[in-house]
Amino acid sequence: MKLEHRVYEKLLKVPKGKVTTYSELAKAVGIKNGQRSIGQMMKKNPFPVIVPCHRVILSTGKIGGYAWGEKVKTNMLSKEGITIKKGKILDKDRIFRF
DNA sequence: CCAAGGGCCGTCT
DNA sequence: GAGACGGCCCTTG
Repeated sequence: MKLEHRVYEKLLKVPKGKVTTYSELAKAVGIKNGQRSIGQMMKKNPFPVIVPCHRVILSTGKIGGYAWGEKVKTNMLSKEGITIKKGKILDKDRIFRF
């Protein structure tokens, strides 16, 4: 319970127009290889609206999955100024680090 | 308490 | 650059 809340908080600190990776997020909350856990939390997250889950991408630069559909995620991101091509983000500098 | 899943990652062919 | 494996951590049933 604590962890997941921590994750959401971190996520909320990600500014619009930027994204973060599951790995970085995991590290930020203290778990080194808990990327999968993050995904699981996001999917089951109780606050899908107030939490910008769509700003989380794979460390490889791919968009990754999304509970409501990956296209929706992609759409939102591009709307926030992120350039996406073939399901991948082009500017990795847009990745926000804690 | 045990078992299984998941929006993943790094490494090797 | 693309596909295949194995592994790690949390949450939920």
